[in-house]
Amino acid sequence: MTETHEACAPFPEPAVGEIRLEAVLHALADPVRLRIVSSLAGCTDQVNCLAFDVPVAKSTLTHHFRVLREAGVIRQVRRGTSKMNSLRSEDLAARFPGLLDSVVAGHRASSRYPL
Amino acid sequence: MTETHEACAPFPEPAVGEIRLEAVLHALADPVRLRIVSSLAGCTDQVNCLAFDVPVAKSTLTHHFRVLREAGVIRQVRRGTSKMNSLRSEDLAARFPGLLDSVVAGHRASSRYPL
DNA sequence: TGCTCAGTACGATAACTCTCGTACTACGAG
DNA sequence: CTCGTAGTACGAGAGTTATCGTACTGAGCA
Repeated sequence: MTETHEACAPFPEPAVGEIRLEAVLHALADPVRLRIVSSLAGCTDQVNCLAFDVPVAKSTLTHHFRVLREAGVIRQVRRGTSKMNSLRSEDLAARFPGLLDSVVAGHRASSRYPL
Repeated sequence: MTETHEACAPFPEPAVGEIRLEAVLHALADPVRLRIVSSLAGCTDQVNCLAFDVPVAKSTLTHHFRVLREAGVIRQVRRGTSKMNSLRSEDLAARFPGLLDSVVAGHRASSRYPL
């Protein structure tokens, strides 16, 4: 199953025009979610939910992913038993140009990862 | 630094290097504060606290201004019986380039003021 | 001295959020 | 069919936040 075939299940998310600035800012104003977003911004591939090394329980992770999805920051798609996550970079850039980039850059800079 | 001699009364605020991204995002993720910041971004002059037409009580306003100041988003200076507020645009731009601009632009766009 | 205006301090309350553990569903592998 | 893996649902507890009203301080003015 190496083919694309991804959009098999749509998940509740706001349309591009429905993305609210406050919701996005609130979604990003949490250390766990900021880390997730920063990780997602790194790779162009989709990543499943448990692949992030954040020190929280599974159910907490579910909560954070829902917040991100409902704010319009990420998109979630079923793939087998997993749920693949990807940033809605283009949608965000269309609605709030430069916002995501500056946040991700700021996070990387202030968490001074060697990478 | 030739200059402005404004600091007649210093108010507790983080140094440029101490401004935390999450605190800034959290400060901006509130409708009242977003409106204040957007208003401040419009004028280059300093504005006193009660000059904003936000539908909240005086004490609530004090709370919001403290959140903004402690996050490093605004600076407050005494002037007579008033307290003048100004955006720390340069400090924010130095630490998180583009962030404030995109947030303000996004807020203006989405609050579709007939302006 | 006394009055007024700008803002603070202090509860108090209601709402929201982050976190967890446990129980549950859904899918795929064997 | 059975089992393991990925994720959800559902409380529940602890902490934070937004909001208010009332009482207070402090600067300027008459």
